[in-house]
This record gives sequence, C-alpha cells and structure tokens, in this order.
Amino acid sequence: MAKFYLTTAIDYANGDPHLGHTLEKVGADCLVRYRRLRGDTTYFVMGMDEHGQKVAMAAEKAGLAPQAWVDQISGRFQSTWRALLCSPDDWIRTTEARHRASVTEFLRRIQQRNPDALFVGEYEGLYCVGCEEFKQESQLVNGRCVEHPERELARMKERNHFFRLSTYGPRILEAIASGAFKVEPEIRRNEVLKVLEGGLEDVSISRARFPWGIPFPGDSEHTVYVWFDALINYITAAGFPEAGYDRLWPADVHLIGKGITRLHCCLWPAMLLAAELPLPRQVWAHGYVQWDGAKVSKSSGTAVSVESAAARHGPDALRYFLLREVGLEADGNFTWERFDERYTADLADGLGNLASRSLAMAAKYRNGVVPAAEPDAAFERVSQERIEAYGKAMDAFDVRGGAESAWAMVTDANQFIVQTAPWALAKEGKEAELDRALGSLARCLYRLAIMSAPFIPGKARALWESLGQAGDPEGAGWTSLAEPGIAGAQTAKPANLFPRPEPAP
RNA sequence: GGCAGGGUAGCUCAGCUGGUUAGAGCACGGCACUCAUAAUGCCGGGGUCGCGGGUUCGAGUCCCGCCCCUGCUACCA
Repeated sequence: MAKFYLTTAIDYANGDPHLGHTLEKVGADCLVRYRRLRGDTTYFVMGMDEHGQKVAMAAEKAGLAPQAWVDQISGRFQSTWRALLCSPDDWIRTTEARHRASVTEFLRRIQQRNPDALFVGEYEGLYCVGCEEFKQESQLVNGRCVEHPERELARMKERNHFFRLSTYGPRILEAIASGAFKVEPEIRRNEVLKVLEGGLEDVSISRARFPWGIPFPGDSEHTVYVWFDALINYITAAGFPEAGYDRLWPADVHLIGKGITRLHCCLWPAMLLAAELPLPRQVWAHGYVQWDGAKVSKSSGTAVSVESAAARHGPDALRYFLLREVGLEADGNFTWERFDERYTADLADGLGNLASRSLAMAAKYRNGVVPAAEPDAAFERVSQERIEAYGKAMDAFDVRGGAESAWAMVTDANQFIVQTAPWALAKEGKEAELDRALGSLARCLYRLAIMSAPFIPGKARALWESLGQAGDPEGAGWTSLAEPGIAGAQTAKPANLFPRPEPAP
C-alpha cells in the first residue's frame, strides 16, 4: 500500500475564498479520493497562510487584532471547503504553535548544518514611506509608487538575514533532470528550468518592520519573511520537527497555482537542501479559472462568489464543472451558461436520468432485486476499456480525461438500453434476456458510483445507497470495478439525483 | 524586449513521427422509442484548420515571415 501525501497551497488570509482557490481544493480532493480508491494510504492537508504585512493591514482595516482577523478568515475558508465536500486530514495554519516551532527549528537546522547558507546583508531598495514598504521596479509607474505618486521614493538600506539561494540552482536542476523532483505539467517545468539555468539570486528572508510574523531565531528584531515561513507549512503538517514526521515526508505532491511555481520549485527545494531534508517528489502547478475570459482573483471584485456557484446546482455540480471543464492543466473559463449546459447534459440528463431509468426498470420488472445473470459481453468489454482509460487519465492528474471516460459509460449504457429494449423483453416474456440486461445495467451503475465519487462524492454516495450498497463507494476499492459484487442487491429508485433546473420564467 | 505555449466547427477541445472526402462532446435541425428527470437513441447541417509565402506527388501536420492571445521575466501573496 503506497503512501500519498498531498498538500494544497495555503491561502493568504487577506480576503474571502473565490473560485480560483476552489479549483485547487476540489482538484486536490478529487485526486486524493481517487488515490484512496486505489488503496493508497492518503494524507491530505489544506490550510491558511496568516502572517505578513498584508494580513496585518487587512485586519487593521477591519478593526480587528491580527489573530482575531485570521481566526475569522480561517473559519470561513475551512467551512467553504467542507461545504464543497473536501476531505482534508489536517488544517494547518501558520499562526499555530506547531508551525512556529517548525519554522524555528527549520532555521536552526540550517544554521547548524549549513551555516554558510544564511548571512546578514544589506537589502537596498526603493522605499515608499506612504506604504511603508519596499517597491520593486516592476511595480512603479513613472518611477513613483502607484498609491502615493506625490511622494519621492527613498533609496533605503535595511539590515536583513539572507538565504544563499544562488548556490542551490545546480542541485535543484539535477533533481529535476533525474526525476527525483518532478515539476508538472511540462510547461511549468520548462519555465522552472529556464529560471534555474539563468541562475538564482540570494534572497532576504527576514523583515525588520513587520511584527506580524514568526521571530527570526537569534534575532528578535526581525520576523521571518512570509514566504519562507509559509512554505515550511508543508513539513509542519507532516509533524516536523517531532519524531516520525518522515512517515509522511517527503510530500508526494504539492498542488499549487501556476503563479507560485517559482517559490515552490526554486526557493522551497533550496530551503530543504539547506536544511538537509528530502525534497517533495512532485509539484503540480494548475491553471486558473477565468470568469468570462478574465482572471478571477481577490483583486477582481466582479467575479462569482463560491456560495452563489455552489448554490446554483449544489456542491457536487460545482465540483464536477470545475474538474470536467477546467481541470488541472490549463486555464479554463467559468460562465453560468456553460455551467448550466454541463449540469443539464452530463448530470441531470446524463448520469441522473440513467440511474433513474435503470432503477425504475429494476423495480418494475424485478422488484428492485439485481438479477444474477451473466452480463452482456459487448457492454462489459467496452466498460473495461472505460475503466482502463479512466485509471490512466487519473494517474496522470488528467481529471478532465477521467471524467470524460467515466461519463462515456453513461452514453454506453443509454445505447445499451435502447439496443436491448428491456421493456420489449418484458412484454415478450424473454426473462433470461431481461435478467441479463438489468444485471448489466446494475453493474454499470455500480461502476459509475465508484468512478464518479472523486468528482461528486455526495451524489455518488446517494447512488451507491440506492444500489443497496453500504459504506461509501471509494471504500469498495479499485478491484471491485472489474467485478462488481452487486447481484442479488436490493435497489431502490433514488430521489432525483440532479433535478433539472426550473425553466426560467 | 527576451523566453515558453497557443490560435482547428457557435462553445470546449482531439488531431503521433506529413497521405484517401479534417474528428468528438455540447448547442442546433429531423426521425425513432417509451424504461426514464419531455429524459434517451439514430441521422443530419455546420469549419478558407490565424494570415502570406515556401518545401513536397501530397501539409492543421515541415520551413520562413507576419498578426493576435496567454504565461514567465525573482523577495504581493
């Protein structure tokens, strides 16, 4: 049994969750549920990044102390993911004591094992007194701060702790080349390789003026730079520095957004190398959800809220849409029209209706009991092909392909129904053939309940129960797909799994 | 500007090392069926494959140029 430790990016606690965050959490949950189905021992972590200047400012704006503010935000994120049927094993927050201990120990470890990796230096940059922060060249307009164009930027120096990132490029490059550290999808790997080949620069990892952070070990005047702090969460959640963290660490996958690829593929591995800890096996950087073609982010206020999207057709439907339509590779678009089309076609008229008609026939002709008959050979053969394609796609994080393969079985089944016409068999008294047809359909629904579970866990379970099965479909395990044990089961027609939307007045 | 990826039916996308009339799903139109959530099945209309050159017996598929889109271009997460 393999171990599968998956993390998602911890979200920055300066605003509410949006659809962009949602894709990642739901995508991760889908992968984890699939691995569970495969029999892996999974460990799935989500959480919050709660330190840093922007959080402190957001708290101040809200009239709250930082801790009170992040408590509130954290609760909001957590309940949002729970409502979307995510199944994390842990919820990590960077303001927790365990994380403070982890960051402190992580830095001490570097200080002990590779003291050269850390040094005190001068950070020099353009400082905006209005914002009270350093500005990057790229942030400036006409050489001025956008927020305070009336002020002159001051060239200032600050004593900082630095991390000698520059020395780790070759080793990271080597880890990627050897496959020990995988960066996916390919487009992201190419980006990272380019950066590494171009050489890394040292980075400052402490801040002197931002009290909302973890004190820098040995220098209480400074706090740990928020990214250095945040990245460590992945190993904190594994239990570091307590004994036994290596049961989970290294992580099998860090699932992140493409915008933070560099931090996860350059800075984080370098930090781990400096601390002499194993690198994660893989970073997967997904694309973004766009709203009508425009980027969805905390800065664009026009975007759909997660609540309204989930309320539209329920949480299962939102998960399904994001996974089927956007997926984890490229960017994808969210529109109400498209969402409604997918919902109606794939869920209501597709899976929902298939379950409805199949179980109605089972009830009508066999009192709901699944006949123990040899399944239809052709239908069975196609189903095995779907299962294989599904597994192949899901293994490669291709959730779109996985959903496509699973839902192709819906079409297969509908075709099978029309071809065999069980109602005609019943009329003609062809009992053996009717048994075969109904038994084949039950097997198909059984498989669909399992294969759809990573996407629509709530509805998959409802289907599972209506098939007279106990527990949840993931628990049935991968091998039960090949040979569903459903003959003799007492089924019941479920309430509409996916009601058709009311026609607009 | 540099680097990377992409521009194929109304929409989302497949099209491997070039080869007969360019595919799928959704949407749309017609027919069939009645077990089902007026659902399903079958058939069909629909594309100058970004633009212009070139190589070739033959090019979405290779080469050159151009246009457009997206991402990255390092201490905002």
